[in-house]
Amino acid sequence: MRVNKFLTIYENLVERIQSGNIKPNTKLPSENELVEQYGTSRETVRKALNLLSQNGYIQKIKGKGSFTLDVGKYDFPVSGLVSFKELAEKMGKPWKTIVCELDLEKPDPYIQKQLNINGKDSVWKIARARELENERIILDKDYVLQSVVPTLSKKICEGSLFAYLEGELGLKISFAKKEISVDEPTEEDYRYLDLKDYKHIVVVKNYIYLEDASLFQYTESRHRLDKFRFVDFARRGH
Amino acid sequence: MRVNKFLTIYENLVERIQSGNIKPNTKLPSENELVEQYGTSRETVRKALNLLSQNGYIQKIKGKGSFTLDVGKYDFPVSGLVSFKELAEKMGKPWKTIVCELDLEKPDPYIQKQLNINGKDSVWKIARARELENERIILDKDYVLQSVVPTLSKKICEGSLFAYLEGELGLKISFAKKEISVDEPTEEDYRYLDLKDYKHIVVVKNYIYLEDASLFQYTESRHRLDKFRFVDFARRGH
DNA sequence: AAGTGGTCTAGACCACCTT
DNA sequence: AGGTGGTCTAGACCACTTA
Repeated sequence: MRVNKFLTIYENLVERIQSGNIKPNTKLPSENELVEQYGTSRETVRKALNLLSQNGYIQKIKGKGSFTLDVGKYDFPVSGLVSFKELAEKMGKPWKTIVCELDLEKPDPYIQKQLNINGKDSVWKIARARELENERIILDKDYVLQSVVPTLSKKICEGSLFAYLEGELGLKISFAKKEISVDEPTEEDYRYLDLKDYKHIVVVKNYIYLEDASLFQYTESRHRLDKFRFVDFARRGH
Repeated sequence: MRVNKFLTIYENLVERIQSGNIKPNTKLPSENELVEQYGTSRETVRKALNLLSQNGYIQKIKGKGSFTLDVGKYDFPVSGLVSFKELAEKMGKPWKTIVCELDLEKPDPYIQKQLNINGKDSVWKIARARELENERIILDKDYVLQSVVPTLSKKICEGSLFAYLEGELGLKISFAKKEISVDEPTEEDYRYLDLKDYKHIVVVKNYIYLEDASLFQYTESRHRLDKFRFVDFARRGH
């Protein structure tokens, strides 16, 4: 075994749930049974089950067992950190990315503040319009520290920036803070998007951190009102 | 000790971080040191630290230690499940709740679908306008299964519905699914809110589940555009 | 009473970082 | 080499549910 036991158990169970092999609202094998099935210890099984619980796959009930939840309704999971490319593919819709801007620049004061840097650091600015069903409905503006990402190309930006950062550069993205609000469109929004007559735009600000807790990217996703949707799963308490 | 060890350790550390006793971006004691300080085992300490990590208080780095994050920017944590009352109090602003409607009724087809019931079940409908700084900016419409909550009063709705459900009735709320979108205002919105000239409204749909994974409440929070804000903290991967 | 999940322990080995 | 967090184990006791 090279990989994590609890992760492989988790992935195996996710697979079985998503494929319908284990049906919604049915009882999973008990922890002790899973211990035997996977030939491991109970704490390891419990680690896998807690992951399933956190991610909304199952509900654990003391004295009764673990039950699968109806996970079918997650048709647009913006929850967590998901790139546009992953998302569009999951929805199976035709999509296109248009790279509007790609520049290395000294950031303006607002971006300096968002990234918590001073004017000396260079920043990549990427502006990309996202086209779904022949309408440009999302404008993604990324600001990436050049000290972390030395080189970038139009080709990379047309694909998945995330895949490049994690795959090619080996960066490990650890967590993100997200803020959703509504604002008035800027000139840029009108220029790059098919905004129709909408007088407002949904703004999602993303602050993205690496494994060492350093902030390295600020992204502003600007969504046309009627096409915006955000889904979240939250457990209460602790 | 009556209570959970790992929870008391967690709460103790949260307290120390939020009070500034432990400053942002500093190193916590190592796990082994915490084992000694709290007189417990390492797995228990790790359970507390993992909770801190999940909730955005610390970042754990292999080989180096656990470091506090700058948690100061969480001034409006709608993330997770938080009631309006808890929120308003946290912000320290004057707020008021106006109960617009309180009825026991047979739900219309849309609500039946949301709650996954048929027309025979009775449902409490509660409509409440939330007033902040003399403007009614949020309309909360709650639909609660009468089979779970037999009685309700105007007085209860003026306070915190959550506090009543969890405190008085002893219901245990386990998790919720949330969906954010933008829609056009209804007549109801115009009647109960100070909508100004805004032609759209932010809609947050909440599906709230009990410990046994049964859906018992559907809530629609309708926010005036300019006052809407949603903050989320998300860890990547697993 | 038997089965279930929740908590806790003491110890082990590993991978990573620092010195 | 020593310290750190990450994983895993085998066993224990508890609280809750069901029969």
